[in-house]
Amino acid sequence: MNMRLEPSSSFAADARSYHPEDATWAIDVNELRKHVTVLRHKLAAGQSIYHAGQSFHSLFLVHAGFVKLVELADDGREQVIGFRGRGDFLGTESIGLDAYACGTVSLESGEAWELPFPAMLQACHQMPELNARLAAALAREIRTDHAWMLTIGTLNAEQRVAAFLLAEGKRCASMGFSAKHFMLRMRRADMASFLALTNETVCRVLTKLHDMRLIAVARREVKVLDEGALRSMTGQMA
Amino acid sequence: MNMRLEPSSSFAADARSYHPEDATWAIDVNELRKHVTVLRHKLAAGQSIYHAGQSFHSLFLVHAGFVKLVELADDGREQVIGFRGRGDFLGTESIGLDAYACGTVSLESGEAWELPFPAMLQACHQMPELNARLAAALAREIRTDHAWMLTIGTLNAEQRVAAFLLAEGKRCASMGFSAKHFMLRMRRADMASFLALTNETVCRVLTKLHDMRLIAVARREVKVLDEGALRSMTGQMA
DNA sequence: CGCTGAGTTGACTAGCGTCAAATAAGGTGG
DNA sequence: CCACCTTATTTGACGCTAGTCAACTCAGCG
Repeated sequence: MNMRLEPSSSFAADARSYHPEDATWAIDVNELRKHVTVLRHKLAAGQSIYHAGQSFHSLFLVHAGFVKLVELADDGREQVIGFRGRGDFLGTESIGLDAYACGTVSLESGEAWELPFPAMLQACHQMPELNARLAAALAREIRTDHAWMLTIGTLNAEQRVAAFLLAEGKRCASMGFSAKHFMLRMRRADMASFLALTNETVCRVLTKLHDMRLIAVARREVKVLDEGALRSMTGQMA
Repeated sequence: MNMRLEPSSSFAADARSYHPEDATWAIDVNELRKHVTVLRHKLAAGQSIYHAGQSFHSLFLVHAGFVKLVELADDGREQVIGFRGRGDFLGTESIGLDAYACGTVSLESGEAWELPFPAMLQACHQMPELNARLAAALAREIRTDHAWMLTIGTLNAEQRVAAFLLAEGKRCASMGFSAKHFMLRMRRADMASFLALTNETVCRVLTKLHDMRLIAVARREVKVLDEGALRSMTGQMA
């Protein structure tokens, strides 16, 4: 199948470079660079950053773009287990293994920074902070997984989709964009898999929320018209 | 219904002490003791080790007993997100927070060892191994969560219950007991919540698997009669 | 301009949830 | 030790949500 991505050439400073005070980033990359060689990789839509089964050497930090994580079973069943955007780690689930445990698919063009893991561990000894930051990043992943388990285990289709739209809005807001007007970057089928629903059900629910005037949706463009109503559907506090 | 099994008497878990070579344990506690003060806590059935919202200071290591983790929402919805037994960590999901993010309920009498987290971080600098071990333990948690998301997102009620029984059997086996004859330590309702089903559905499925002669179940006692059939139901390889 | 994959919608239905009731087990106080 | 109460488990009847199957539209693209 397809291969590792090519390292990108330019290492020039980027207008949107990392700032330590940026809360969305798990770790201080500039600091980390003093100890770890960071490789940059361009991502094309549809490309995978790593495959399940491929040997594990590195974590990745999404610098731009959007990626889905896919868990797959021996018998071919597959399940979208999450989405990752700018500032998120990839590969954390595979720490301690010889091979990556899940697959990744880039949903748009982007860029990922490769952080060789043995070097990361070394750096943990030099940077007292990094150690705690890494653990905290893993813990945060566990918590978001748990939150979605709660959502899927206790809410119906309509409520799940509402929760998902709010979460996507929040993600946009955390990157400085509007929480109420954004583009979905995944297919309906990916949303559906993630929410343990079907493609058709997600479609129907979106149409219903549209008809109820809670959102305006066309293809992948979403406007949140009544955030309060969406929130109250999902049991979230204002 | 037709005859169920009679509850058998001897199922007491003998408390064996920790051995570093025991793969089920995430970390080497004896080694850790040189750097961290480990407090022992007895657990009674129904007791909580920590509550959601309580301030976070420590991880816990389950030394004996069985614990359920419960995620709860503002509006009262709750979801069992996992079970932990001998050798498993508790509290890992709350690393990086000021307060524990979920609740814990002991399902039988047991013992938990408290590991103050700031001291753990300190110890990471003394023990090169611990650092990697801790990260690996968190990563393992992420992977098992993902595996259950796959199960819940792609399998029906019957298949989920089958997968759960196999997983419980495996847990027993990893502690040196039989994988084919064990006691469930949680209520039907807890299983149901974890599997995103209802109490009633779990009951009916267990009865059906019993009638199909794949298992023999009476109350909380389970005998696996046809492990191959259970596995093939869930798409797992032999 | 046809091909492909994504998205939408309808018709049908089955699997699972809901409600209700009965039984069994376990725990407590007298 | 027993009576009583609470909680867990089981089973049935019924209904609805969401899955399945299928058809169609639309957008992008070579």
